Amino acid sequence: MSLTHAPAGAVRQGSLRELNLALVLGRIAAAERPPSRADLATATGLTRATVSAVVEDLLAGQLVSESDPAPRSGAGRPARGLVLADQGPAGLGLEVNVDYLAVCVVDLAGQVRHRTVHRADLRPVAPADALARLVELAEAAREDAADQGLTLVGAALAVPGLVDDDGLVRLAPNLGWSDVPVPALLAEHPPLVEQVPGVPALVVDNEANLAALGELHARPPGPASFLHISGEVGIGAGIVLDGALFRGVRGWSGEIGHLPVHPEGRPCRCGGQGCLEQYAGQEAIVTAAGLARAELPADTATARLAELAEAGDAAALRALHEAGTALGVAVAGVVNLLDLDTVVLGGGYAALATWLCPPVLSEIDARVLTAAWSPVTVRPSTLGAEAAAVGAAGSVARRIIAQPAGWLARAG
Amino acid sequence: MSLTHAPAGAVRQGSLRELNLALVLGRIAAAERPPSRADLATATGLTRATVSAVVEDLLAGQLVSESDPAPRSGAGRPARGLVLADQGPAGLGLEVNVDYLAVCVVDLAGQVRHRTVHRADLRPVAPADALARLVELAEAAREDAADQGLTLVGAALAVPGLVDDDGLVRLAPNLGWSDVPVPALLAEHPPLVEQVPGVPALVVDNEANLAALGELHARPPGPASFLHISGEVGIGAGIVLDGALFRGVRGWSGEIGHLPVHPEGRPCRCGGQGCLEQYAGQEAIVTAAGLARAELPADTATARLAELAEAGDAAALRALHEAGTALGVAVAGVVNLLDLDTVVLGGGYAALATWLCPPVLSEIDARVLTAAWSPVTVRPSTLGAEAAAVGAAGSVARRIIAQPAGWLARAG
DNA sequence: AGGTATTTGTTCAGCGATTGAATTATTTGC
DNA sequence: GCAAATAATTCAATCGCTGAACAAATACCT
Repeated sequence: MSLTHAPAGAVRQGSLRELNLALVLGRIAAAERPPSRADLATATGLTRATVSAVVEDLLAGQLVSESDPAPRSGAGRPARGLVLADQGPAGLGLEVNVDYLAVCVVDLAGQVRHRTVHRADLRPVAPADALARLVELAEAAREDAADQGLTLVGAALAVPGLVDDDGLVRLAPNLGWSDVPVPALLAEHPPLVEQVPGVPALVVDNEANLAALGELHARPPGPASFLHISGEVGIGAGIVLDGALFRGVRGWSGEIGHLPVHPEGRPCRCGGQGCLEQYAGQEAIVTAAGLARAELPADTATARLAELAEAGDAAALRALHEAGTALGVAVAGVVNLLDLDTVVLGGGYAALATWLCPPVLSEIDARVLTAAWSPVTVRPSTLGAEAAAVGAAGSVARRIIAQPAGWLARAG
Repeated sequence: MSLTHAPAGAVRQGSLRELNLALVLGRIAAAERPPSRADLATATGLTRATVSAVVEDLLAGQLVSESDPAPRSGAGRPARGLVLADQGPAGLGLEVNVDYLAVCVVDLAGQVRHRTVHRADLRPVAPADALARLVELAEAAREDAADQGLTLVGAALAVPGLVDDDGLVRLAPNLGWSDVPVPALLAEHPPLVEQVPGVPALVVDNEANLAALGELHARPPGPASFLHISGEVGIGAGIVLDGALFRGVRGWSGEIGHLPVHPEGRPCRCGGQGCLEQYAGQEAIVTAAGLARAELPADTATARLAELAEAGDAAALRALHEAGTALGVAVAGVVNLLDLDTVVLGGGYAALATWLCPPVLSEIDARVLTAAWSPVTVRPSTLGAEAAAVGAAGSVARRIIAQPAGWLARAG
């Protein structure tokens, strides 16, 4: 049915230009090869005259640049290709996790132009101090970005927990945070990014959501609807529907970790019973594999597990199979409910996908009615570690692409 | 984050008017009281001049009409109120179900202007014959509508099964249909509705989806995101997110009936084990209550069950409690995943809501992490029987409101 | 009763953005 | 070297929104 979503407010004369700027820029961003103005005209349905005018604005605003003429056969004046600018606006991505801080800068084209990871156990650190360290890293990142001709126009912070609309971190259990007013704490420091109309200076969101956004914007472009599962200590899911992240009424969607897989099974800290997390969470897998559920940093534990599985260790293989089966039960339910055709295993699951995918797939085949007509793909995430930070920065860059008018108004 | 959804294609000069027509008409439809042109101007951000011009088009096209001046205190020229026209375009809703055919007509304001229900066991009837009977009823409905000054501009057909994008009914198990090409079968008959640009002549969809749409557009307006569960022989869910029905990648979302609630429990016809349908489906409840799972028509069975429960019959109460608990387990998972705050019990569940809601709520409280901060409402559907047919007709009418330009181009 | 303030709705010149056709620019192929 | 072809720009015409002035209709005040 897909009704055309009209812009929320009034459509004035100027909105016309705003919408067409976004339309053309979006096409340039989505294109496989640098398109010419003529390509854009046929693709968008606008006239070449209009496209030229729009492109002129985009060039003046450092959002796109002309590339070497794309090779073409046949007669005629050669086209000038248009690509997203490698100078101009860029997004700042921040991440606070249990055992590291991460900062990165992503440009319009989705390229990671700066990346810092600071490993440390953040659990004993007070939220304000953790954020202060992050700000230091971010300031260095901003200078690096400036040297590359990039201007930071917005920041997004990934946190492993539940976040309110206004940036209040309600609860990040594994980090030991509760009711941390991140925007207020960051307001103590000088602003990290330049203010641009239409782009929030800071967005705080769940790491699973931002990692899913990173997957959405990864090249080559994947499907527009998928389920992205981050298997860390908790299990979070980012739900991407029709190219947009679905956040739920309060922004707390994706709590797949507490889907019941054995309703009369092990009690869970959430108060329920038999939650997925008790069977496919990192601790559960590690314990089942016979590893000490010890002080190992999370990524070391999964690496160790992968090594053992690679070597054919029976306990590790059994643990992974059981976790995969539990995950499959939950995922099958989600697929039945949402009719998705792609499931991406991210976070700690990415490295274990070799062993997790088969049982997940077999549960899907057994439980999903429509699997016979429409096969479901299960694959590991293409992004590596710190996917959430990259996704966070990318979400800022995408916002400029979706609403270039704000940046242009600023840049003149 | 909610990026402004830009229209898919090019934004031309005329699109401006199209968008503003939709904007103004949408406001009139959403308003509690008939708004004046001045109200609309302040609400939309357009100037009064523009609103006047837009309203003139809407009046000429029989989409709105002027009502008696709304009473207002204070000085000033009295406003003329604007309401959705009770003559003009209307939607045709069709439904084929196991034991009845239903046809109805809904106008722009959402009023049901015609309603026919033809009770009959449709299982032994060939699809083509069932559709032929439906067409007869629809033709009578069209004449009735015409007498009331209504023009049918599109039809939507609700079917209890999986439907492809192109209207092919893949499987409707309880009806005994499989691979029924509905559009092709209906093409044999003279067209039921007038062709209007932008409005498909016929949409075929799952009954649970269309019932959810009916709930979405019911007055007074409810929340923009909710889960609507139709408990019939199978259990279907319609997922409404941000005011739009979510259909999934293939249009087969909402298969909540096969969410696992006891993964090692009773085998299900879907091939899985312990599916919700085995514990909260109509047959399961009726059997558990000790009623003959006999040839009772479905609505008689639920009515009987409600009677018994009302009278305090222990077996009935126990059956309903168990069904409600199973439903609650599944719903809690969905709420965790999608962060919804409203669950509507429709179809056969509506009449049993008194007994189903408490166990559903208690499972939600036990299993949903965020329930403490954000209470979840569980309530029966406001629409009665044949909700799917009403929702189907309403979805056509809503389409005119969302895209009035097509109708206006036709009507001159 | 009459005048004034107030609010509604319309009219009209001005303007921004798109359109479509004509024009210029640049290359390939004969 | 010339014609054909494709790319991009220029420019008058047009469409629809804006803002201000104006007309209409009522309540409130004296």
